[in-house]
Amino acid sequence: MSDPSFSPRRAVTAPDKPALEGLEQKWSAAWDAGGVYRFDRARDRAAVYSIDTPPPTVSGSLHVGHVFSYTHTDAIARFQRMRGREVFYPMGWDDNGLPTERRVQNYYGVRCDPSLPYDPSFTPPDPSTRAGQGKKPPAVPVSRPNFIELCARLTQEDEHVFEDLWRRLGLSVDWSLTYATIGRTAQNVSQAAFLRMLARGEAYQIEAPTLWDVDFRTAVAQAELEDRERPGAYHRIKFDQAGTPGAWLEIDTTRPELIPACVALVAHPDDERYRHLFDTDVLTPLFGARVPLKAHRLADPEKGTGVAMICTFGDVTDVVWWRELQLPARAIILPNGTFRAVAWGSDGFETVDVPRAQAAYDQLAGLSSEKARARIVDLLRDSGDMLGEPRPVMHAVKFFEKGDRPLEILTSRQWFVRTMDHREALIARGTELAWHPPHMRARFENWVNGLNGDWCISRQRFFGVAFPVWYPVRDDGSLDYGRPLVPDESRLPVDPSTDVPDGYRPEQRGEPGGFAGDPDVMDTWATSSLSPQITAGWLDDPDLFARVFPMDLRPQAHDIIRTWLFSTVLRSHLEHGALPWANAAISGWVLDPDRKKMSKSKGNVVTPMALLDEHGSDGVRYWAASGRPGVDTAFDAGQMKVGRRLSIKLLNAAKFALGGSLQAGPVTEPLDRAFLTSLAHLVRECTADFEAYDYARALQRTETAFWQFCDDYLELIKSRRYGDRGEASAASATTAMLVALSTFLRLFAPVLPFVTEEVWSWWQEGSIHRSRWPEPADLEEAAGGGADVAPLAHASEILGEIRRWKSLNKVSISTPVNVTLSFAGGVYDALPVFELDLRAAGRIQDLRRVEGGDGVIVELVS
RNA sequence: GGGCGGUUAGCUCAGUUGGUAGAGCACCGGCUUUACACGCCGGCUGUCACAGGUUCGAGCCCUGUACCGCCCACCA
Repeated sequence: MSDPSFSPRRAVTAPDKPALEGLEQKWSAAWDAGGVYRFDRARDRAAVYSIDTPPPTVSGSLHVGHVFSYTHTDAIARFQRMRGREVFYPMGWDDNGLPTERRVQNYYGVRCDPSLPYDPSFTPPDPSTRAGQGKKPPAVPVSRPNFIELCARLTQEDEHVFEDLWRRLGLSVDWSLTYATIGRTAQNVSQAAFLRMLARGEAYQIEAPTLWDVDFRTAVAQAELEDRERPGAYHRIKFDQAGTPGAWLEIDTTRPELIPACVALVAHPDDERYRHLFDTDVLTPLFGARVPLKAHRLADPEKGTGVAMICTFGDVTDVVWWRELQLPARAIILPNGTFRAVAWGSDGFETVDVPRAQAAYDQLAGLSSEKARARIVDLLRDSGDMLGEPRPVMHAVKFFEKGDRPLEILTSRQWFVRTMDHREALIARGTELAWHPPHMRARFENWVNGLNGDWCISRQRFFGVAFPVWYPVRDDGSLDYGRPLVPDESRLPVDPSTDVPDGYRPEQRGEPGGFAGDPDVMDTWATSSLSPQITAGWLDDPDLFARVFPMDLRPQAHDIIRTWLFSTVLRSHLEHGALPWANAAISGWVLDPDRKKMSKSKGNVVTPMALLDEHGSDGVRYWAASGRPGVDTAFDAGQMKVGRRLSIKLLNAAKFALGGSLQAGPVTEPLDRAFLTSLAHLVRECTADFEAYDYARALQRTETAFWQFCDDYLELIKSRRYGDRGEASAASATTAMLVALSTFLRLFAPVLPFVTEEVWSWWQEGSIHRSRWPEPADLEEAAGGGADVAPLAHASEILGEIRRWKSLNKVSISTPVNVTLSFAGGVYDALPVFELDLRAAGRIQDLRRVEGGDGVIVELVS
């Protein structure tokens, strides 16, 4: 026989009362000790299957959705490993960026104050004494290096918790291949890739209007935006026409507080109401600033009065108008979201009544947008410049996805990566990539086509990868941004706030003729977009890189196609001129019973560890693997119970198959041959399913077939197997049963790693997870050549009729009966093949047949 | 407003060249059957969202509509 695992490789050790309890601990320890999932880097690229594992955010908590999607990836990994591929399956931790900063602030009760010096003896407040005190004490200010130390400390603790869960769930990752997005390798790769983009002109720095979060005080990218419905109000405002007393224009605005930042009004070029006034001036209310009425196609005559106010900057359309109409800027909002102090009349803008403007503005200075709005409404009401009362409206407002207040648009100096130039090429990359399921590609294309600017990658934060750049300080103390000083790649990673550029001395920091470090850090996606390069040893391990890159699989959820998937494709395209992986497997979300996404805020999150305790890892994995690729799936504890029962069934069926005499012999009985032939078909189909990334379909097929194996086939051969019809026919049954057990175990192994390993260990050497995936040819060979599978179906059908009769007549299944068959020819032709097995399984005393008709007549033995 | 997905049994979902509607769960009834009562056998359950069209034949193909979900855009 070609497949050695068809027969016992060791003394059989099935326990009397097999159980699932404790299998997770037992086998995860054994796998670790045996290095079952250790990557063998001696294998060449064609033999390797490499996975670009998503690094979960360690500052959050793992939830059911993680368990769901990581199980899918693990099932694929295990399948590929059994197919003979050497699986490169690392695990990463996303500990970089804002979520970690926020968690550290809350956990330790600190806030980062970059102006403070490092305190080597600093110890953070004990979190346990902070909990449950009711009122929170004020946050303790700490230096940036101290703050980063705390980030590193807390994320390490979090990572251990995560790793424990993953091991318990049975992920077959190689735990020697972990990475962290703030780790040294990630910093090295991020900085080197940045310097190379800079050298190629793909990264550039510019002072320009940027989306800005006033709480985090940082720039954010388009990909990090989300809309939220917020109450607002339209305010109808009068703008007097300069030089035409008593004439005015009216505008509607939801942001009247930006009137002091108004630099023009705008209407559509074809709007007959305003055509004659284009390029004449109006005066802003309260402030009397002289601003022009301009024409622009983006002004919508249908909206409001048809005239809009252009401010610095109310929304992204303001930016377009400002740029295309070449208007001046009049920035009034500070990075912290408050109105800055402005000396009217001294800023180059013409104002008719400076003292009045100053008096009005002084009431706004220092306020937030929200408070300034309330205040200016009072002023406008008093001055008569607001017509009627504000009209409330619900409208979508742009927020940073992690932020609490609406975004502002501020002018600041930021680093960008060119994306707009590469849109067509990226769309083409998208078509090269094999998407599972295929329709997810549309989301990628949608996003690329909707991009409206280059990718802003700099953040004014602390816990992230620094830009490896310094700037010369001019004699007047200003920075020469046009001539950045960059380190040699061999120096990376560098921290420009402590390291010194080549050719300078530390004491020249900040001095005229000296240098200053770039204070910003990279956006977290600027690092995680390099996850394939980070794990594959791009810079420091070319041998490994050649064996695993480009990778085979990127698994991820659909909500981060616009961020992680997009940016990874972009970086690989720019750096390697190739896709970073061949396949993208996109998982869906886990929905709660109300069909909403599971989320913490809704209080419907079940902790994963509790689920694993209750249902067993295999039970939970079964539920996860029954969710089809890319399909949002309802959380269903019932499915986990089903998975648990299936696992128990496997234990018991194996105990039966391995119990009693294991006197093997050639498979000669036609029913046995038919069953093994049907198994060959099953294996063929499951293999194709897994190769198409459809673990769910493979599982479903295997489960159905396994159930038929237990309930029909085993029942049919039971008596023969006990030796009732002699040794040779018993040996045929025994062999077929062992072949089937070996096959089912391996088909289930990717989804149910613990119970299959347990059963495997009863009679096989080595781990099932390093065993060979079953081959249809081996099964056909074991069957003595492909056999007709029809007799199996006939026998099951007739047995079912007998069971139905016994059930309806409420007699025991072991009650002896007489049976009369009336079938067409085909069944009778096959009857000799299974008659004896059928008689035994149905407890048939007298079996008659009549011609014609279609059915089974059952009678009690009189 | 644009795009994508969905709508099948009380619930969760299969249904892949168009050929008599399926599974599990739940519910009800029965059965100690030398693997398993953490089991087994059986029963009940459907205008396949709606309206047209193509076809001998449509859950499946085409057109349109409704509703649900997601992504994006708009945000005066």
